[in-house]
Amino acid sequence: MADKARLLVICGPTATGKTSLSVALAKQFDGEIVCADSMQIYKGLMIGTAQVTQAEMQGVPHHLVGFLPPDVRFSVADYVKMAQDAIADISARGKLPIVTGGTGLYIKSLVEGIAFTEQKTDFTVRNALQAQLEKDGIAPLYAQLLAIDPQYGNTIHPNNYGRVLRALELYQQTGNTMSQQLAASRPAQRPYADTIIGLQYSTREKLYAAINARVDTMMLQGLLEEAKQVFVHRECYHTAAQAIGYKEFFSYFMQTDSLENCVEKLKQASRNYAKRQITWFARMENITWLMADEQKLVAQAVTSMHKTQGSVL
RNA sequence: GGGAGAGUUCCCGAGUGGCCAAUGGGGGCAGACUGUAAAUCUGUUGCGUUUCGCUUCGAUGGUUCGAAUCCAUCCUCUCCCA
Repeated sequence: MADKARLLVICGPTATGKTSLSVALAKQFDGEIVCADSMQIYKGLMIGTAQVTQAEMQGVPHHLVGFLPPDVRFSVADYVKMAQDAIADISARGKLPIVTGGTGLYIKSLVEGIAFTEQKTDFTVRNALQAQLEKDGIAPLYAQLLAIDPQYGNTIHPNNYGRVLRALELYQQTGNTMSQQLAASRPAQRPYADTIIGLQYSTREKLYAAINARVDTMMLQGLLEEAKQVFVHRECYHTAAQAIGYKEFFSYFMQTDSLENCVEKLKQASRNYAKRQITWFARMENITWLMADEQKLVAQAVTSMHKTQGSVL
């Protein structure tokens, strides 16, 4: 326990001010920030993913932000590995690592120290399964999953073909079932002495209003131009093409919908996304929730930091 | 002024005598989540004392054993001709 590295995590739904709080706390505790956002890691998606700007950084070092070419595929496993390295580096230099972001899967996997398998995705296996899905539908594939791993198969819905395929893919590639992988990947204890702060608004209405306002701001900052670039390259962007803030404009660029409608779709998609984030974080344990719309937010965060980390600071 | 059509649950929209509290989609709310995760998927959505009862399909009245569905009148809206 004594040799566990300190770690501060700031999570919560989009548009709650995670970025500015993280910078304030980094200055307070001599920290450096590690991004935990599946889209902000990409280059060229500055406005739409609300990446930190140089000005917002205020001299605080940031890691894993805008470093990846958008045509590169990325995964949780890649993320956890890179984040662990960044955290180790920051800790070694005596600084406090502050993980900030809204991607629940990434944060959970990092904080709980999930051990992913060594194997990289084998696209011959994945493509074969994909072809089978398109040919025969999901039913035979789901039946196959139930046969090899009924325990896991029963926990997922047959319609969720993404997960059905991945479970089969894992089995074909490694010989292990998803149930076995789930059990094997969970370490005995958490790898870090972590403090997790979650940001939320006091009401859902305020959250949604903040999201809508932020989309309007993004438009003024030139989101449309950025989206145009993504649109042009959409064929070679994989993970990045899924980001909210770009695909919503595709119909505008193809002249099948008005700009106004696309902006509304974007706001809508962002609100729906925020709800999914809330669901995710609500399930994570050990989160100290702070209200984004309250005063003295930084002071509250500092207090909860001292409470959990105590004399270490 | 004349003609045609439309008003359905939060929104769009199906339903054209009983199987209708009313298909479907959106939104809302809730949930799942281990290599696509800003992705993918699920449940729920009139009210209640919930194997049943009550109130709903622009309004009022009528026909009928029975109406969102048929008839009359009225209100509102859209389109066409003037």
